[in-house]
Amino acid sequence: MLQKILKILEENGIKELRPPQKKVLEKGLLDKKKNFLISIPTASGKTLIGEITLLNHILEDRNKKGLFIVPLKALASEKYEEFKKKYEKYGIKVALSIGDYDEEENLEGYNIIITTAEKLDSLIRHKVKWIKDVSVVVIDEIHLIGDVERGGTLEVLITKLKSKYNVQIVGLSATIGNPEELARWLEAELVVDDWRPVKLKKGVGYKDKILFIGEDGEVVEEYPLKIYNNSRRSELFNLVVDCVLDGGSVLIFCNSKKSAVNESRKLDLKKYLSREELKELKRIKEEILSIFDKPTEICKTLAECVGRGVAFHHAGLTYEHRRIVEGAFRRRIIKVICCTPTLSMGVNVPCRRAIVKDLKRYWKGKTVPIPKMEILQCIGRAGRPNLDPYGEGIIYVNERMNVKDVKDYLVGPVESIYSKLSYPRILRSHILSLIALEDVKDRESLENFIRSTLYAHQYGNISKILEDIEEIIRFLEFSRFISVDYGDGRYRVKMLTLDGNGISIRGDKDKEKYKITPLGRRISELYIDPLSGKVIIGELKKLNKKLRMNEKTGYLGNWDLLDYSTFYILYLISKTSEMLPLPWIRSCEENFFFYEAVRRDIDIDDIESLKYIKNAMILYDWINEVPEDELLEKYNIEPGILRYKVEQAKWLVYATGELYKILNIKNRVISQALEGLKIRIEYGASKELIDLLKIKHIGRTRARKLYNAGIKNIQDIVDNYQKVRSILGDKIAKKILQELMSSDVITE
DNA sequence: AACGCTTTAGTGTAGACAGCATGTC
DNA sequence: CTACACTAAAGCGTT
Repeated sequence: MLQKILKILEENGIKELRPPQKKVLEKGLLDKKKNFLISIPTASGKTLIGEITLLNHILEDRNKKGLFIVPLKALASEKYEEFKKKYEKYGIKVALSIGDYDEEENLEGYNIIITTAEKLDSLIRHKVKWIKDVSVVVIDEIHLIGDVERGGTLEVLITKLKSKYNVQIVGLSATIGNPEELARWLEAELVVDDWRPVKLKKGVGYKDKILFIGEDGEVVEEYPLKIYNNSRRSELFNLVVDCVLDGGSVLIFCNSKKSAVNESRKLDLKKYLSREELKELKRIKEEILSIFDKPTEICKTLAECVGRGVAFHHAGLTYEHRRIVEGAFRRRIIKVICCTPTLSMGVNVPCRRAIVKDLKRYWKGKTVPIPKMEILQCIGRAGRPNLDPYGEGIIYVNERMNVKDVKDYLVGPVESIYSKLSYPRILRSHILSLIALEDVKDRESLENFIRSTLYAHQYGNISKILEDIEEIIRFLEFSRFISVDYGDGRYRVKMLTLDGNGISIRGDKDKEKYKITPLGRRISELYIDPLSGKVIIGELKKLNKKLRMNEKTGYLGNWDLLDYSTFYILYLISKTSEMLPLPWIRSCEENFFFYEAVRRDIDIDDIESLKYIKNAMILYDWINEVPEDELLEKYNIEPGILRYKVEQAKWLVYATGELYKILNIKNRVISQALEGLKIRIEYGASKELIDLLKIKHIGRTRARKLYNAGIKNIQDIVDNYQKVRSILGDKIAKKILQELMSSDVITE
């Protein structure tokens, strides 16, 4: 088998395995019963180890499947393209299954499926049949199990894989402090190695010099920096120019979007660039400006910087922006990117010199030290294979910091990772899912499951988390997402009678049994936080009540009820945890949003409630065709954030619609509002275009063109076909007509 | 009055997974 | 939101 695999690799240009890869094979990677935890640096060939593992299973039995789990959708797409190119010619079928894209409705016939932890979890929740054919799961960046927001999902997923399915698990990890502990939990062979394809020099940067530091923390080289004149006096200017003049490229990691933009504005490399380079930069500049019809502020700023050979990169940029920047940087046209950690985790963007500018970051009301693991990930980006003799990872220090403290970031042990299973939002969702899948039926199976998690493995004592779970169970029960049998053989969807003090009377806790309700099942499948489910349901009922009340008293006055409901639904999805983080309210905006809330009869308790209103208004303007640049300026948000909000809203409106179907609310206005919203959010267009938007080949722009010409629906198109032709052109008009004929919409 | 330095008050804070069913400019 | 960095404006002294 090994020979067969090596031959395939060779045909794909891999002549020799790298030391860590050999090491893993020697330790028995091809033994399908053996789990592995492999902790080696980025870019040292981790992916290939995963590929070898997958090939090992699939080449032997084409009916088997291997999963490759990655943390980002962008990475999934990247790997998908790569694997497809490499392995499809051998008849191995590669599929991509991520949130917004599915290769096929049915993944039955595929061998390698590239997915995210959340998507796989969702697939399991939907009880896909092919799971039984999976014989190997490779988990990239498995150390993310220690991530507060997403680690819990990964942990539950791995626990399920370990206990319920008979698969080989291969975890690929960055350097962590406690690999042994993680390996023990995984029941995996541990392989740790620090081999890198390009040598990495670590150092501390001052104003005028770099101190390179050896593995023992001693200064091994003092590298003086030439002082280049720079009118804007960026502290990092010398550090940057020094590298660029030597044919290198630089990544500067910042702790905020603002500081990334600022740094990139301060740097001007124009006078160090050739005529050809400047010409190419100008072309890219134009490309950036043409993403929107009217460039937004951030586009202009980015374009301006790019003209000087520098770019910034953060979540405020749209994916198009980011791709342009990444591409130009890889092609060595853009010399410097000032970025937030987006780039440290994301796609492959190596550089010569990686500079870390900040060691602290704002988080939940405090400035906290950035974990060493993350700093090392940033620094690890240095060293482009075949381009750089070595990479340089540099922490920049200013007057307030002292070199000694900084050294600890570069040498010595890294933080250990710890289970974040107890993070309530994630836990809530998974407890519900476990009950839905009948993995947890009663107290005993619940405790058994928890005992097999990393949490239990690390903390031993699970009584603390069981207390949290107890609270979650009561919440799920109270929300009627599960029904409980207290030991008398009867499942109840309601808590037992309360005594005078409001404490429920029930039987022996240990005899409790749990069952999912239809509502709970749907929430689990929709993959929303049960708490969000409760909020959505509660608010839908409230809206229904308002509308009913209005029928009697007319207290909503002149409001168009459909429009009122539409806004209310946007408001209600703004209250869910999936919509976090909410936009910031500036003090000058407070009155505006408060007025808006009062006007719409929505209760305001605190500043948090105003954020819901702001979030809802952003979405409301979006669906009412407010031009993007105007909208962004009005609410002081960035294009990337708007896109993200719209994406979230799309999903949540769908979920709201699904929950509405299950609930026993029958309200024509609400149904209509929900139906309309699905389309309006997707296309960002107002309701009069909906009829047109439902037609294939007609989007926001074409619909608006037609509408303004008086063509408002399907019938109009048929009746005025010549006019449609003149507006949209012959080809498109023909397509549309064909579509209408075939889809049987017209009865003529 | 123009300039430059220091103090102070105000402001804003990283990223990105999940449903479902097909084709925007 | 238990901190912090950054910035614009204000304060103050000098030429």
